[in-house]
Amino acid sequence: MKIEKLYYFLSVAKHRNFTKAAQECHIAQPAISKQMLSLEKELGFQLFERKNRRVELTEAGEQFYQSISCLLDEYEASIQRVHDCAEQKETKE
Amino acid sequence: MKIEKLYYFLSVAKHRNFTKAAQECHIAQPAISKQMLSLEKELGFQLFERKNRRVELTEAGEQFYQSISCLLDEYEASIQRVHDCAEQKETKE
DNA sequence: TAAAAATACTCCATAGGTATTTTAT
DNA sequence: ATAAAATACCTATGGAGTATTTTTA
Repeated sequence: MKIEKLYYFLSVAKHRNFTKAAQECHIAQPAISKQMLSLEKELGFQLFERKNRRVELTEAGEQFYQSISCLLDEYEASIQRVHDCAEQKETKE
Repeated sequence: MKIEKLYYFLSVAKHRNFTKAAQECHIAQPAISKQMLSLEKELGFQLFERKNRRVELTEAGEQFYQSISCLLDEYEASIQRVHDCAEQKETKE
C-alpha cells in the first residue's frame, strides 16, 4: 500500500470525479483510474459507484474517507514533528 | 512512501538489528538495509546510528517510532472497520 | 574469525504516460 | 457530439533476491 494512493483516494472522494482528481494530483486520468481499481482490489470491496457522469462513494467508501483523512493528517503531523526534532538536535550540536 | 516500509522500520527499531528484522518481515537482509536507507533519504535525516554489532535509534528515530507505531495501529483499525462496514452492507442486501 | 550491514548485480512488478475505446447523455 | 472512465500498450523505477564485500569486536 502506497501512501500516495490514499492521497489520490481523498482527492477522488472530494471531487467525485476521476479527471478532476487526476489534475489535482498532477497525474494522468488513467493513472488515477488504475490506482483506484487497485485500491479496491487490495481492500476487497468497492469504494465507488461509477455512475454516468459522476462517481459516488459507497458506504464503505465514505467511512474509509473519514478514517484515511484523519490518518493522513496525523501522518503529516508525525513527519513534521520528527523533522522539528531532528533540526533541533542539529542546532544544539 | 509504502506502508510496508514503515512496518519494516518498526521491526528494525524493535530488534535493533537488521538481520533479525529481515527474518521477522520475511525478506532478505539487504532488502531491509536498502529500505531503511531509502526511508532515511526520503525523510531527510538519520533514524539509526549504525554501531559495531548493533543498531541504535537516533532521537528522531525514537520519536518517529512512537508516532508510526500509533499510526499503523490506527491504520489497521481503519481497515478493519471498513471491512466490517462492507460486510454488514452485504448481509443486509 | 565471526557477525552484521552495505554494495553490486539481476529480475520482476508496478506506477505512470499516451493513445484509444467504451458508455451514457 | 461530448464528457468521463476504462483499457491497451509501453517505459522506467523500485523492491526483492543471491552473492559478495566491508567493518569491527
